[in-house]
Amino acid sequence: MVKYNPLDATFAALSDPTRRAILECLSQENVPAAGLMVTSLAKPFDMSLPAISKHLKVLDKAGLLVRKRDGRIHRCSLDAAPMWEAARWISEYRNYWENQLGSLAGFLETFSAREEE
Amino acid sequence: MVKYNPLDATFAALSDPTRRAILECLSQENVPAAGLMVTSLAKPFDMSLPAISKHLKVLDKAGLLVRKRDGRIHRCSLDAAPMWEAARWISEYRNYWENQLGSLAGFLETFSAREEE
DNA sequence: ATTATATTTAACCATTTGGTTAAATATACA
DNA sequence: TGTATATTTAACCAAATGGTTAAATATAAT
Repeated sequence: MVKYNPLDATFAALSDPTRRAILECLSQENVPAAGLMVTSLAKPFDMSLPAISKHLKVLDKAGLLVRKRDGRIHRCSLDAAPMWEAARWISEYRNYWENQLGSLAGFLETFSAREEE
Repeated sequence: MVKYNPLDATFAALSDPTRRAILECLSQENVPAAGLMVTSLAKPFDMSLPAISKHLKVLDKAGLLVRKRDGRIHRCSLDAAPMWEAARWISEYRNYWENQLGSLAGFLETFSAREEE
């Protein structure tokens, strides 16, 4: 009865540690435009290639992953836009953080810390 | 192989629309300290009480729900602290939002909009 | 003591999830 | 053309998820 919401897919995608690790790999790519091929992405994980392939599909469906096919190589890169929507949803609860002293301050600090990098 | 991470439970808890709706109900309580009893919480949902009970357990395990038992009534209230951790994890990807023009600005706006309320 | 209310637990079921191995597909290379 | 590489799909499996109804538990009220 509750209509489909893209947040479902975003939060679900982020709930798995392997997928979060994949996102971290993608974010640490020094040439973000290029993207990582699937095999390289899979290397750090003690898991079969098809397993990683499935995880990538989940990230893809959540809109967190962009594939740019280049011959037989699939170059994967990050699109963090859905995370932004997730963070915006969470931000509605800011009032409840305020009660926990220092949390909000810390949060804003996190968000402005790299402003001048 | 990947060690347990509380973010797993937080993101998983947030991935279900019913649970997000429950959190919204909790957040809209005018007397947050009092908390909502389970039956009242369940009323808006086209779902059995045990189903809601299970959802509450998921939220509880994720640390998003605080129960204060008062006789046979369980008063539920929100603890948004784990959301804060989730948002902090997401914040690490801020650099990837910047590419999408306006997103970061909008985000910071969201977070400072109610500063003067 | 009985009955009603609030909530959870138990048992069950269908679907999804996260993994596997084996096979298929598509491209590159010799 | 044949072979190696990159990746997905298929088929399978165990465990988790999200729901149900029926029963159990705990408290309150009469």
